[in-house]
Amino acid sequence: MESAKQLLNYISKHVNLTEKEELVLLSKVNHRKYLKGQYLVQQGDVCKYTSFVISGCTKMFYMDNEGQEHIAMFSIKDWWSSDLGSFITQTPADYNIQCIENTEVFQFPHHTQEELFKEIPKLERFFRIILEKALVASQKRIIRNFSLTAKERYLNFKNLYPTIEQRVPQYMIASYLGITKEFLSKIKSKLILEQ
Amino acid sequence: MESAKQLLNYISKHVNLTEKEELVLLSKVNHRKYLKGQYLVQQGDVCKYTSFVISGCTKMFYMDNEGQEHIAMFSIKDWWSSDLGSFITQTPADYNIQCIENTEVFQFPHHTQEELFKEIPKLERFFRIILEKALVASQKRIIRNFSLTAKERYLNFKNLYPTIEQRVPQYMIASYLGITKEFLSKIKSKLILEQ
DNA sequence: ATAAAAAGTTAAACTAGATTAACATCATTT
DNA sequence: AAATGATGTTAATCTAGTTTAACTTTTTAT
Repeated sequence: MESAKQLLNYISKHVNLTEKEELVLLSKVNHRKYLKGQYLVQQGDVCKYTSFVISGCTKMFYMDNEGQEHIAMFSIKDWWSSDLGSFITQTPADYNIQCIENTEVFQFPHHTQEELFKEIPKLERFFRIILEKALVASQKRIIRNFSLTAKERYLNFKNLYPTIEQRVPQYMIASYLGITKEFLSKIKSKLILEQ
Repeated sequence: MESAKQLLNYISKHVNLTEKEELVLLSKVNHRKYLKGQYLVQQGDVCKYTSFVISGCTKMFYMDNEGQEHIAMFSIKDWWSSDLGSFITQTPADYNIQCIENTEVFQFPHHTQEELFKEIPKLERFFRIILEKALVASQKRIIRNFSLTAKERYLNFKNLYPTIEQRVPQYMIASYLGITKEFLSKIKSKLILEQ
């Protein structure tokens, strides 16, 4: 599928745009390709775009004072990728977003957002719905992190995002789960013995 | 301040409603008072309202299979309180929301939400903004839980919500922080020695 | 005012997960 | 094909936080 179609198809699952509106929308977003290793956002920069992923994979991570990477999320096809806090307030980002594969995105620029919502009020609704879903997912993750053990979180992750484990190195999955790569390795070898 | 004024004042910080719109809004929300101990939502019920807290305090918590309470958030004056996942999808709630003080709220019913957005499109924007803020806060909390020790999380909590510690029992704060009350007690006694 | 219940503290023994370090495997470049 | 760097594994030791249990303090109800 052509990438613009993919974006419009995703949006059409939540709101119905006219053809005219679709054209306006496409005129206001940027289509862009990144190579593996490139950054969409760097910690300290202002996040100017919210990116919709067409293909590829990104990781959003926080680098703490000890230089340790903490992965907050992965984004693949039909997901969003941005440091929302920075995007909303246009202040320096807490997170980095880096491509872990060659990645194709559509970017919604902050400076055209108001215009966009004025011209297509339905998009206000669209983003409300997207945000609701993201918030629900985020709150569920907080609870999981508290009430599940590392092993349970790993199994839950595999269940929730079955395609990601195959394409992302284990040490990044460990970081996402909040454990060390050594401990994830231990969990996996125990799981194999158990079967 | 009269409670309706308090709600309108809060909304006016994000969008400007006309007097007419304010009246429509008030005609579509329920004003309600709960006693300490009462539930706004019980795990398994469908969450029919999003509640805006005028006064008092609620806790939202998840009860796990071992019967342990995990507090996801506290809500006080000018905050929201609901199981969003359940509210949005109108499916059984994962969480309980219980008043830990006598609590006064305005409730936005799910079944009038569509009507409300149709009559006052600005509210669509209002809820988008609220959701953005909530999502940012939620994502920051995930990272804090991974990258900070229990002691650091406690200090951060005191800093972020200075009024809550005084009115909420320690064991609930421990639950919010994801630690036992015994360990929080230890952290506090160490902090006193350190000064 | 007193009893009962709820909340908070302390300390000893324990465990999930971290750290360190040495080694093994896989992928990429030359 | 060899060499280099990135990724993954195993095992020993260590630590942040849990569990259990006995005790103290505060709050609530009678």
